[in-house]
Amino acid sequence: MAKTPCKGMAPRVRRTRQLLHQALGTLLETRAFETLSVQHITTAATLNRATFYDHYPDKFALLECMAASRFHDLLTARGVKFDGGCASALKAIVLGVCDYLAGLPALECARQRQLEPHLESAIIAVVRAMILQGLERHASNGAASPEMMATTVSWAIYGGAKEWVKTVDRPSSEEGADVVMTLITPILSLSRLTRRDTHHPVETT
Amino acid sequence: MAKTPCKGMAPRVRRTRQLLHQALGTLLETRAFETLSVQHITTAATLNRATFYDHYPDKFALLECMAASRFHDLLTARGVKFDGGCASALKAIVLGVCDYLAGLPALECARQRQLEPHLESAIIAVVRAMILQGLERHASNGAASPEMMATTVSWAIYGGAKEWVKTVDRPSSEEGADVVMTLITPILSLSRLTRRDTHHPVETT
DNA sequence: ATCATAAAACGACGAATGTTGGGAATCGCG
DNA sequence: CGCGATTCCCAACATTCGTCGTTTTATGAT
Repeated sequence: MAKTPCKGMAPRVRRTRQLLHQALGTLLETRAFETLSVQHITTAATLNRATFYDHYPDKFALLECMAASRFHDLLTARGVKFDGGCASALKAIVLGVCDYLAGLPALECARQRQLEPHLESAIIAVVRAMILQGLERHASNGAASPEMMATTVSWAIYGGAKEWVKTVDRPSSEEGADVVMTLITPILSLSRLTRRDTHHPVETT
Repeated sequence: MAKTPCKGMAPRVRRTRQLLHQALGTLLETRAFETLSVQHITTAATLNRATFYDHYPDKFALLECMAASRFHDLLTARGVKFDGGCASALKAIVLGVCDYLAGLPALECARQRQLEPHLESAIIAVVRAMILQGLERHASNGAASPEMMATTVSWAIYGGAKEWVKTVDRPSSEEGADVVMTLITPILSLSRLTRRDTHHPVETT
């Protein structure tokens, strides 16, 4: 979890982990995750195999960190923040999950058995953190704690997005995100999240 | 998914897979999943190692099948069916997820890194199937398809239950299930699931 | 009871795993 | 500049993995 190539980290370590992230990312474009060995990843990253285990316990951990990092970058690149309207930020998050999942290579392939389960927890953690951050500015008057609401909503979002991507002849990601929004909004309305809906006209980019 | 020791299957293979399930179950009581090798499982099951690969591609698949099977058995043992009131059946499902997760050995241990991600998909699949079955008796008048609703709700349920189990000084599973219920019920109310709420006084034991 | 068939056992294989220890390169800081 | 600490490389180790071909056993229909 704290293995992300964060800013407050020795530049050498960050370089190495970025190399690993990039190598895994490019390798996943052509080969299935299950067929990738640590040796493949490290040679593609021009690193020694033992160095890998200095940073990650196994290739699954690297996958989770890379997914979380890239998804987080995707959201921040879109300027997703809770400074503006909450509903719009939530919509952006849902849309981000949909687009991220849709951008994965061959998610429905049978050889990606081990890919999905590890992606899930990573992405959900990112979503949960952002929703929890957004919930802090609202009084938790509901029967559930903010953590409980954030967790439940983030899991619901991921599940909905996943259902959308595996839908044949799926509509656009905007429409899919809209459907998911109508499903999860009732949950958050228990905490008056939709209050002052589109108050600030702050447009990201 | 279809690897469950189902009834319509040769008794010999069912026996073998039950042996594997039982062996893994007992081994998980003392050791962490990551430290278990296929050799450990097969010797505990008094089977040859190669036989394992005749039934499951890897130990993760066995774990998923075992979790799904046991969780399904837990629900059916409690008589969870949609013949009675839908709300009560849903409550029983949520309660089942909470109790199942609470019954897992040392879920919060750091060495169980690989355990959770594979449990999730298995249990969620079971929950989703039951909810989808329950949704068939209602008109899908909402903006979302029954599959979309079932998926979203099942993921939300698992997330909520997981949040409950990792809560320190957590309340009883009934109270935790109640909280989760209040969160997910608004979703399903879009499809009038709560109609005829507690109509039949069917009590499961 | 017989026999064809399905399934489990067995041994062996190349490859990958996760870990270890030591040495070399690089960085941060005085 | 130089020194300590961190990080990476390297080789090697025992273990496990996933697969294969073959042999042996058990099942169930005739």
